[in-house]
Amino acid sequence: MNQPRQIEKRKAIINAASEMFLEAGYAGVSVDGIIAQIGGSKRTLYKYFGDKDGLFAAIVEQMCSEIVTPLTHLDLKRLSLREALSTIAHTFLEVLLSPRTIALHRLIIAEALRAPASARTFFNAAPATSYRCLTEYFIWADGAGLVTPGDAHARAILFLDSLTGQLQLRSLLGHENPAPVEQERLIDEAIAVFTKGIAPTE
Amino acid sequence: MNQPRQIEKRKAIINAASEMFLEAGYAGVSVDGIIAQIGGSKRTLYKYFGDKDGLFAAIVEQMCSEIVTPLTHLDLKRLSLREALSTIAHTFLEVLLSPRTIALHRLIIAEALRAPASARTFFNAAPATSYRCLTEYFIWADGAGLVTPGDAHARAILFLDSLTGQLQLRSLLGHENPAPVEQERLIDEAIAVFTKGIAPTE
DNA sequence: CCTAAACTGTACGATCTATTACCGTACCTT
DNA sequence: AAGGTACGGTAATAGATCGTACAGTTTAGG
Repeated sequence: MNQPRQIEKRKAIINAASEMFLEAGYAGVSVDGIIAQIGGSKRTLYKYFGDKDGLFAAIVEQMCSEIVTPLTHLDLKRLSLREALSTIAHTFLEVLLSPRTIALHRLIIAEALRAPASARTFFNAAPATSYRCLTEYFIWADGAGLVTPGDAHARAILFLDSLTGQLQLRSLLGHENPAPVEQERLIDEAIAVFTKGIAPTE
Repeated sequence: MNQPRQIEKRKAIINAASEMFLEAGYAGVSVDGIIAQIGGSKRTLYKYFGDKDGLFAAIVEQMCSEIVTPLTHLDLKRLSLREALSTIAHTFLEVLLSPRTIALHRLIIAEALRAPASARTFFNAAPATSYRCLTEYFIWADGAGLVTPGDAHARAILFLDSLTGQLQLRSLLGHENPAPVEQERLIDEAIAVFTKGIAPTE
């Protein structure tokens, strides 16, 4: 078998098509356009992916598998609660507001009704993993006595969403990102409210 | 002039097209389809709206002007902080998770890059108004000594987003809404964290 | 009742799209 | 080196879409 050749071609198609879909949306990209970009024949594209929807699904799966990794390698247990929340806030905001993540987000939302399987893949890969990661930290912090007992999962959702909600929406709508100083003010206020709000009762 | 006739027709087009766009997205609706739905001639549609993009812009403007009203009629100043936050939480969640709002949200996000003017209209009408409304309350609560001084606007963003973020995303992705009891748990935890987090220092 | 404007219905042209077909060429295995 | 397989390039099929044109009909007002 000549797998390497096939794999290379497959990757080339996925890479090029990913960028195009992220930029122009599902309906804004034509199969002819993809082929014009990377050369080759439409026949092989259809051989690998069946049809345009199959290509879309493959691309979503590929991008979702790439997006998770940087979030699971945080070493938070040596930090104070304040420092840990600050680290989490900065790390997540950087990933979630990156142009690529925003574009993927927008693409998935746009096609959610037409491609529900991809929407589910995305949700399980990206936000659910983030919540889980932070939930684990809150559970640990609870055990370590850093916070007052409470619903760790709910707290993870609240903290993450409070930071990302508005900034993410603005990016999804194509607005300019706000000045970093404004982001910092939001992060500071969030950490202030949360550290006080879940502080252990003495 | 026979304005009533023109106005009626215009409204009929906007109403029918709104539903169709919300359901199927911009690319999923054809002008022929709209006309097939309501009868009449494409000619008049093009006379009123210029082209498909013009129709889209008119629809967004119309829906945005409708969506704001229910949020500005809350009388919060007689309530305790906890009760006020609970009222806000329930009111906003109901509006923001309604199928119509979600569909509009999804539509705007999907077309944000192609129709930035509509995206801006939407942002100013819906989320910005919500934030402003809640910001005013926090400013008042600060003046009334119910909370410790702080950035009212940031707090408004944090509180609202912490509640809506995950639930809204799940709806945008077409998932079933979670059980009401789960929503309540999230609201309860949010109110617990916030009331404690912004309580006045004694 | 009559005129002028607005509306309807259908048909049309041009363009774009997904998908399949054909055939010659490059490549890998044996 | 031979033969089968995957690839490239072009073209054809079939259908949908936007926007316009034209001829007939309804409506509003004097």
